[in-house]
Amino acid sequence: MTAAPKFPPKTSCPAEKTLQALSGRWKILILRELFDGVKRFGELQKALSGITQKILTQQLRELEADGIIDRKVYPQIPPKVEYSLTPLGESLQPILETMHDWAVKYH
Amino acid sequence: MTAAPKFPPKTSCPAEKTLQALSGRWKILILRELFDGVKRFGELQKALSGITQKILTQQLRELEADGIIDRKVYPQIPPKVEYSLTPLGESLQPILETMHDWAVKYH
DNA sequence: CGGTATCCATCACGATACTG
DNA sequence: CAGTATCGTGATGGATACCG
Repeated sequence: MTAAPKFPPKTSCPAEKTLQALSGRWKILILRELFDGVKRFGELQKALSGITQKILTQQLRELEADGIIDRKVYPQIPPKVEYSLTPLGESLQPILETMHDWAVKYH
Repeated sequence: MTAAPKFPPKTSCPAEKTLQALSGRWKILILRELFDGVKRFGELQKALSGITQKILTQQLRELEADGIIDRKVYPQIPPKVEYSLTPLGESLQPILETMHDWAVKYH
């Protein structure tokens, strides 16, 4: 489990919650893929060249736990799993755009 | 050396630059203090109850390297150092507000 | 196909002590 | 006052192998 809180200073700051939700080596890239539409696990792995199954699973699970993405399993052989943004996840788009613009503006 | 870049996937995404600039256990809290106005090192340390000198220095140096804050040294005894936001740093305020609102909206 | 289970490397963060 | 120098630790990411 290692269920230790990840970002627990004494001062609780809401903005940090958002930062934490996006913090992860691949999360923004994953979200960028999903802004494009529903994607299967394999599609994501192919798009995110270099990511391993373990890490992709891990990052997806965290996004799911934060209510940002949705995981739909089709119980069939071979398995099929689709990932999509929740409304909450879609509401991140303007934030990511702003962050994008900020980074671009001065580089 | 181990001078490996910290966040360098194959896919370069500007939004990640912004995320990286804000990533750090105390950075958002430091920025919140500085939105309030110019602060001395000791004032920041007092406000950020629990932070050590080493970590505060470290986080401040990173923010400075990213062009977000300004460090002004008064060459006197005892030393006096003031930290303030650069224009770039101030331009982060709307982003942090948006992140704040996002976190608050659904919690 | 879409995962787990292990094992391992790295780095951010921190406790503590010392200094110009 | 505002740092630097050491040493240590746990969370995070990754390489690899196996599974329903």
